[in-house]
Amino acid sequence: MAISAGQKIINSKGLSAFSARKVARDIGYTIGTLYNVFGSHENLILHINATTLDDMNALMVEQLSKQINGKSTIKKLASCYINFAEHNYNRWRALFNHSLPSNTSLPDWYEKKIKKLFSILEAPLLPLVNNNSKKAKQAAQTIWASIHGICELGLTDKLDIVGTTSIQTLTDSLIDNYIAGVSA
Amino acid sequence: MAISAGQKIINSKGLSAFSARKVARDIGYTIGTLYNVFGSHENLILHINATTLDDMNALMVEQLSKQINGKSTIKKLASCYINFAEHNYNRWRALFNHSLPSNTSLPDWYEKKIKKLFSILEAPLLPLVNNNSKKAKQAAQTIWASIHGICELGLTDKLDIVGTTSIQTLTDSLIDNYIAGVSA
DNA sequence: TCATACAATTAGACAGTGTTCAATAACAAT
DNA sequence: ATTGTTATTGAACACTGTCTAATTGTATGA
Repeated sequence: MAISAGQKIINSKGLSAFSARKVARDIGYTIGTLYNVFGSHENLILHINATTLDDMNALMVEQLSKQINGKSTIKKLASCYINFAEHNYNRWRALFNHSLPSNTSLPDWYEKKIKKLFSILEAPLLPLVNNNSKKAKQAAQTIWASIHGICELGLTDKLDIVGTTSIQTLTDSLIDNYIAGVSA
Repeated sequence: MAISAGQKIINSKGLSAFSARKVARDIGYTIGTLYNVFGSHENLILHINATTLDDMNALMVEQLSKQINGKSTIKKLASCYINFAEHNYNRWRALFNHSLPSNTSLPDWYEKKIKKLFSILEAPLLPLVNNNSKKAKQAAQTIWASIHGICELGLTDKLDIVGTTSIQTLTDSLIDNYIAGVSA
C-alpha cells in the first residue's frame, strides 16, 4: 500500500513533493507505522524506485521478446528507455535525484535489479562483437550509460535540443557509430 | 560569502546536509537576510552550482590551451571531466541531484554556462568531421552526454565496474569507436 | 547636526519535515 | 483468561523552507 501510494505521489507531483507523512495519510496510517515497516524515508523511496526499475525491466523484456539481435534491436531498446523516461518523467527522475547519504551504498537486492537491466543489452550485442561476451558486456555498459546520459541531459534541458525526437537522433547516431567501430 | 560557505558544506558533507540555516550560521547572518538576497533555497543552490560549472569550465579551458585538436584532446577533456567529478564528487553530484520543481526551467544565465561547457568539445571535433560545424555540434553533444552518463552511473556504482580507471576505459572506447564512425 | 529616506538585518512565527519511542491496541497461543 | 507477541498510535524532538513586521544601520539633504 505504502509503496503504491508513494509511487502515485512521485508520479504526479515529483520527488520533491514526496513525504512519508503524505504517504501515511493517503493509506490511512500513521507515520509511526510507516517507520516501523520501512525504517527510514530513504528506504521507502528505495522501494518505490525499485518498482520503477521493475516496470522498466518488464518493458525491455517485452520488447526483447519480439526481436533478439541486430543493431535495430539495440535502437528499439534505447527508444524504449527514452519513451519510458519521457512518459514516466517524475518516477524516472526519482531514480537519480534520490541521493543516498555519503558513504552508504545501495543494498544488494537493489543493485541486482540494476544489473539485470543492464544485462539486457548484452544478448543482442553478442553477434555484433564476434560472440565475444566480454566485449559484449563492455559495449552494453557503454551504450546503456551513454543513452542514459543523453536522455538525462536532454530531458532536463541541459543539451541545446528539444523534444524526444532529437534525443532519439542523438542516441541513434551514437549506436550507429559506436557499433560500427566496435564490430569493425 | 553565502555561496562559498554553501559550497564548503556541499563539498564536505554533500547536498543532503546542506541547508540555508547552516549557511546563515556559518557566515554570521540570519536566514532572513539570506532570503532577502537569494529569495529561495532553490536559488541559493543554483548559485553554488554555478561556481561548480565555472570551476569545471576553467579546468577545461586550461586543458584546451595546451592542445586544441585531435582525438587525444577529446580524450583529455573527458579525463578532465571524470577527474573533476571524482575529486569534487559532492559538488558535482549537486549539479544533478538538485531537482527543480516541475514546470520550472533553469534561468538563462545558468543555461548559458552549461552551453559554454558543451561548446568546448566542438573546436577539437571540427577537423574530425570535415569542418562541418553542424556535425561537430551534434558530435559534441553526443560525446559530452555519453561521457556524463558513463561517469554518473560509474561513480554512483550503477555500472558493474569499480574505480575511475574503468570509467576511463569505457569513455576511451566510446570516443574511439564513435569518432571512427562519425569521421568515416 | 539633525531629520529624513532608504536599505539591510533581524527575530519570530508558521507549517511542514524525518525520526524516535513509550504507551496502547489487537491478536495469537497457551 | 492470561500470557506473549506484534501492530499501531500519538506525541514529542529537532530540524527544515518561507514569510513578514519590526528593527537597526546608513547614507543624503537641510
